This record gives sequence, structure tokens and C-alpha cells, in this order.
Amino acid sequence: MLTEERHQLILQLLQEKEVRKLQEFVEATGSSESTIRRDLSQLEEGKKLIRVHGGASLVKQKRLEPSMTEKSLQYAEEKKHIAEYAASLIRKGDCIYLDAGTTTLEMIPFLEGKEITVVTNGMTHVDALGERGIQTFVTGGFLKANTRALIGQGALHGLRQYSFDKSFIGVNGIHLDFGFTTPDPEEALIKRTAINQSQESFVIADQSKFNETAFAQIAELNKAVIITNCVEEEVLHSYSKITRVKEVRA
Amino acid sequence: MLTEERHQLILQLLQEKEVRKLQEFVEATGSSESTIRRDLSQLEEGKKLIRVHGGASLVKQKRLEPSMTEKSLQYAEEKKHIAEYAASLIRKGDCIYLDAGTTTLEMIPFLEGKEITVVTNGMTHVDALGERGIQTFVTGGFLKANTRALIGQGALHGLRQYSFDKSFIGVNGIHLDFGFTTPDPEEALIKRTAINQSQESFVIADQSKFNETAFAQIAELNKAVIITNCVEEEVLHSYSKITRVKEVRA
DNA sequence: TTATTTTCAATCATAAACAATCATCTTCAT
DNA sequence: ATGAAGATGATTGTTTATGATTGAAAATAA
Repeated sequence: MLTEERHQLILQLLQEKEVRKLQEFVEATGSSESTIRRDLSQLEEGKKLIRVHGGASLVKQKRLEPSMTEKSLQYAEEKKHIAEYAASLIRKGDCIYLDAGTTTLEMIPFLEGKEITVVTNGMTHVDALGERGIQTFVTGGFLKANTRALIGQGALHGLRQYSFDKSFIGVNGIHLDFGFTTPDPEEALIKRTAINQSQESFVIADQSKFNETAFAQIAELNKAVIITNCVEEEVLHSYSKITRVKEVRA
Repeated sequence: MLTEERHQLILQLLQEKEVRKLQEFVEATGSSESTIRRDLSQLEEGKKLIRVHGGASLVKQKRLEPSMTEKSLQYAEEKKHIAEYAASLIRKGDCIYLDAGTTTLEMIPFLEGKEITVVTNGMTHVDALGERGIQTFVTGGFLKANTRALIGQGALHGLRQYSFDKSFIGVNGIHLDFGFTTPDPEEALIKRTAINQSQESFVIADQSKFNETAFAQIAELNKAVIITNCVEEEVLHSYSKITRVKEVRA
């Protein structure tokens, strides 16, 4: 049975039932466990399904949170440490830009009680900031439904009205040649603008982002300090030549 | 049974009944008590439900400001009717402005499925619009914590970038001499601007707003059509001389 | 209040599922 | 044929999920 055939069959079986066990695929295709595992990994890579322990689940385009929640569960602890450190950089009276995304969202609990002004384009962030009584400005712009980020020329325009002491940016890829990248060019533009309007910029990223690239470049590596956790010594060293990297240990 | 399946089943059971005992989940899934406990913990972590002693409860719906909740309970039914009528005025392809506030918030359920573009300065509105897949733009601006509205020059600036087919405005007072009024001058300015940039404007108000005034004037009465319910005949008549009033009957 | 029952979190051993690796077997161009 | 590239299935040690058990905490009854 061809790889492509198996992939089709797997997706078809998932259409019939939202969640299926790996073993079911093994039986349906007559292939080995290893092969099915590889298939599932590939299909997940192509966003065709979501792997779950013991099998796979259909991608649900339902709500905004799930995608965000699932991701944020993954490295919950590490991210929290990074976020705490990042928050500790903020001084009383600072004006900061907080980029949309899960990594920066984690910072908000650590901002409570600080006398600061925050500008953000993340709707989830607005909720969290407002609840904690933090002085908040919103960039405005078009609501990107799945990430609840504001983008487009409206966001850009809004953003241009401010300048920041510090900006905290989330990225999808960090690469020696391609710099900081993210999949959506619109979002990349926002991030780049925020960095340009900020005295100091910090990119917050867990180890999985290193040596990865996404479609749209945000900025060169030297435009921002990288805050991360436990990079391999070697990786850490090579990036340190080009930009500042702060490693947060658990 | 896979973890993912159990989680879905648990949430589904909770949809049917708001509060359920742990034992019910044990029976429904055939898993052990320990496993269900772990499931509930994880789901709570992801904000999908709330654990209570003996079981779990559905996560409460939208976080509305307490002040907002009280107000919206008051005339719940009447407001819904007004909102439904207001929504019915919107045509396919329209660009509309939806003012922050409970009255306009009520319109959103009736917008589902319409192909329209909405601009708003209400953060609560953004959440509701996004969930329903409605194309949404946000004005930007400073977050007024208690009402979750965006105000200030940032909001004004953002707003000026758009023009609307229709705008729907909430007010606190409607008065023959003082026109439409609201307590916060900042908000009044936003509302006035929205009205000016709109082809047609509608003020949505229940009967309690008539012959009342608040601190800041938004606009003269003739600038917008009033959508309301059961005004006393006499009041209705006097206002109809100056502006258009649409009365929605239960 | 005290006694009793229920529910809970924490821990443990077991079993299942996992990623990573390797040797084998294709396929296909040279 | 020969070698390179890709796919496959078995094997490895590791990670994760599970259900039973325990004593602590909370709800309920006396």
C-alpha cells in the first residue's frame, strides 16, 4: 500500500470518527505501528490532524482557545519561567509593547501591581491586563480570528502612535541566516514596527524555535535580545556571536 | 478509550447538564476514578470547566462587568427585542459601527451568519464577534477598565480611518433640549465621531433613558434614529417631531 | 461540637505508547 | 549490475497514562 493511499485512508477514517486509536489505523492499513506513527507525524506536520497520545484526532476549527490552549500546555513550566524573567526586566513607569501570542501572555500574571503602561495587539492580553488593573492601550486593527491578534494597516497605524521603553515579541523561528520569522507577513510587519519603536526589544522563545524558519521575516537577530531556556551549549554559543541571548534556567 | 475522547465526552456531558458528579463521568467513560480526576484537573487547567467538590461544573459564560451584568438583567427581554430589530436593519455587505455597551452587545447573536464588517471599540464585543466568525475591526485606544470600552485619542484616531453604512450607539440620556448624552466626555466624543462618519445612525435605548440627561452631549436628537420599546404615547409623540423614533413592540 | 462518610491529592507499580535507531528491502537512475 | 534515496518493520530504552492504595481534607450526620 502506498504512502499516499494510507494517508487518505487515515484521514477518511478520522472523518467518520473524530478520534481514533493508532491500532485502528494499523488494522485498517495492514501496516506496522512504526509506519503509522510516521504517517501521523507527517499528517500532523501538514496540519491535517492532531496527534494525541494513543492515536490521532481531527483538527477542529471550532474555537480560538483550543489551539492556543493545547500549545500553551506543552511547555507550560518552561514558558512560565521565561515569562517571569522577562517580566522582571520591566521597571516602574515603563511603557511596554506586549506582542500577541501565548509566550507574552504568560508574562501578564507577573505584571500585576507594577505601575506600567502596556500597549498590545492581542485581544486575549487585553482581557488579562484589564482584569489586573494594568493601564492598557490597544493598537486597533483587524481581528485575526484564530489567534485573536489585531493586524493590518489599522494595527500598524495605531502602533505608530506610540513609542516604547521595551517591547516583548513572540516569534516562530530563530535562525542564524534568516533572523526572526513568523508565518503571517502581516503579523511580521507589526512585530517589526514594534521593535523599531522600542528602546530595547526582547524576543521570547523556547528552545523549539531555534534553527527554525517561518515564512515572513520580522527582523535581523541583532535587533532584539533573545530570552530563552536551556539552549544546547553549542547553539547558544553560535547565536551569542550575533546577538544577546539570555538563558533562563529552571 | 483515549484521553482525548474522554475529555470530549466529559465536556459534552457538561453541555447537557451544567453540573455533574465525578461518578457520572466514571460510569460514562468506564475509566477509573483516578483517571477522571486527572482529566478534570487538566480540563480545568485549560479553562474548559471548573472543578467543584464531588464533580465539575461548566465554565461560566462571558465575563461581564458586574455593573454590566446587573444592568443587563434589568430589562433583559425588552433589550433583546430591540436588539433583534436593530440587527434586522443590517444588510448583506454593510459596514457597521457597534458602540461599546450592553445594548449593542445584545445585537451580536443576531448578526451571526450575516456577511458584514463590524468596527467596534467594545472589548466584550470583540470576543463575541470573533467567536461568531464576523469580520471585525477594532478602533484601538485606551482600555477603560470598568466598561471594557476603548476611549481616548487613540480610539478616536482609529475610528477616523473608517466610514460606515450604519452605526449603532448606546446612550444614557435622551432629552428634547440636551439631545443624546452619556456620562463620560471621552466616550461622548467617540460616539459623536462614529455618528458623523456614518450614513445612518441608530441610538438604541430602552424607555428608562427618555427625558434623562447625563454629563456629556453626544449629538442632537436629529442626528440619529431612536430604536426603543414601548414609549408612552405622549413621549413618543413629542420626540417624533424632532427625530425619527422606531418603537419595537414585544 | 464529634463521629462518619465521602471526596480528594499524592504516590506507586504496571502497562501502554512513544521517539529514535537500525537493518532490510524497494525503486530508479546511472 | 551498482549505488543512492526512500520506505518499511523490528527493536531499543524512555516517557506517559492508568488504576489501586493511602492518609488528608471536606462534607454530612448525629
